Amino acid sequence: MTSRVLLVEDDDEARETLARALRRRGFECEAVGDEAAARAAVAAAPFDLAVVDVVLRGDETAGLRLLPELARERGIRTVVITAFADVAKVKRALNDGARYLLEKPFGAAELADLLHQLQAEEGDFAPIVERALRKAGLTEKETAVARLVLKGLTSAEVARLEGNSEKTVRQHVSRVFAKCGVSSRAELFHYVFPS
Amino acid sequence: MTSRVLLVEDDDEARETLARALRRRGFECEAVGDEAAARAAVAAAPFDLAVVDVVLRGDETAGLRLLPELARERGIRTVVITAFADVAKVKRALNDGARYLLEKPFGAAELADLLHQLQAEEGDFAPIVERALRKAGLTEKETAVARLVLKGLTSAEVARLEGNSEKTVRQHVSRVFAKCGVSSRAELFHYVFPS
DNA sequence: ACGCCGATCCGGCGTTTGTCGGAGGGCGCG
DNA sequence: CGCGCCCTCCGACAAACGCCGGATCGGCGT
Repeated sequence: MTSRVLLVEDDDEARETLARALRRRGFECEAVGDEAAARAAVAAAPFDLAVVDVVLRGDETAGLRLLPELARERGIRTVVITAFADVAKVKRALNDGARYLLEKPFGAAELADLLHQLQAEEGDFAPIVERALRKAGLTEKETAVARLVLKGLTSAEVARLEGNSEKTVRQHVSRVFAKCGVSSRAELFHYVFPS
Repeated sequence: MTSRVLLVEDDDEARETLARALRRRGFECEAVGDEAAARAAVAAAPFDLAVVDVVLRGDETAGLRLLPELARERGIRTVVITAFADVAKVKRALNDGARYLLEKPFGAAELADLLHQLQAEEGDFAPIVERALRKAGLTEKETAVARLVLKGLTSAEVARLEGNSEKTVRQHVSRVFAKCGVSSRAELFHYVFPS
């Protein structure tokens, strides 16, 4: 339930203050002060969210260099924090996968709220389902049935909701499988959500 | 297979040129010139990607106003394009869900490559699976089994890969179900990928 | 040492799933 | 009209699933 947050901030006092504030608000927060420690942390354990200061130990772009690894490779939703936001930095943050930019000074409460928001986000996979089903070239009925199957319903439950016979639903599901090139519910899910 | 792209650009010539270029490169591209038309387009049909000019018909932030609707509500990965990038605009684009900022002038090929990249992205749900399994508090063996089940494998296939009996695997799967509060493979998928 | 827990295995039972063949009705198009 | 497509339903069957009781084994704690 509690999300794991990686905090990368070189100022010792600010780092510990923020880390404590986040922990008090229900996050499991690991705090590091430099690029190398951040890499070690993500390699050792999984994280849901990250907060990264752009400038680390005088290096003007150390935080930005972490973005590809955190955001792209590991799919960690990342907030970038900085005192001096110029176009080049913000643009790079955006283009390298950051999800939010927070300018210092900011309150711990502000950051916590933002993280809660990012946490809730990505909790809706409906658009991905719709896209996958559309690309399979299904008929209307097949799409409706597939939608419900992908919600975890059994053929009998779908039949009740759609006002059909269970056998009919099984037929539709079977044809959905054929069009998606799969042969079981599990494979259909994996077709929609590859990994 | 072909992704649907919404192009929002007020300059008629640039819009049609880009639209043609994208279509030639395999995208299904719908091009509109103002905010209202963009809203109508996304309401009428689903899109995978969007390209939005920040400035529309003299309105300095019309494109940015579309971001919450496109990116957040509908989960459309959106590229923002602009001739004059200032900190405020780029920051707002980032904070409202844009995935990339492209500064004019740019080539059609550049945009197409970028869209292809965004298209490929979000094709890996492994991090989401790991997060969901971790939060369920599973044992090592249960996690390993769950991972394979979520890849679409049957109990027998998992048993072969893990060197266990099929019955044993079914036991593990059963306990995974209990810990996740579900009672079927389909429900387990829907537990990991809510919608 | 004893108990507890996790991992491993077995047999079995009822249910669900996925597929096959067959059969009808509606609807649009050449 | 006939043809194709979509939706609908049925019976049947093998496979997979989910769960039950019961069993062994090793580690770990007090």
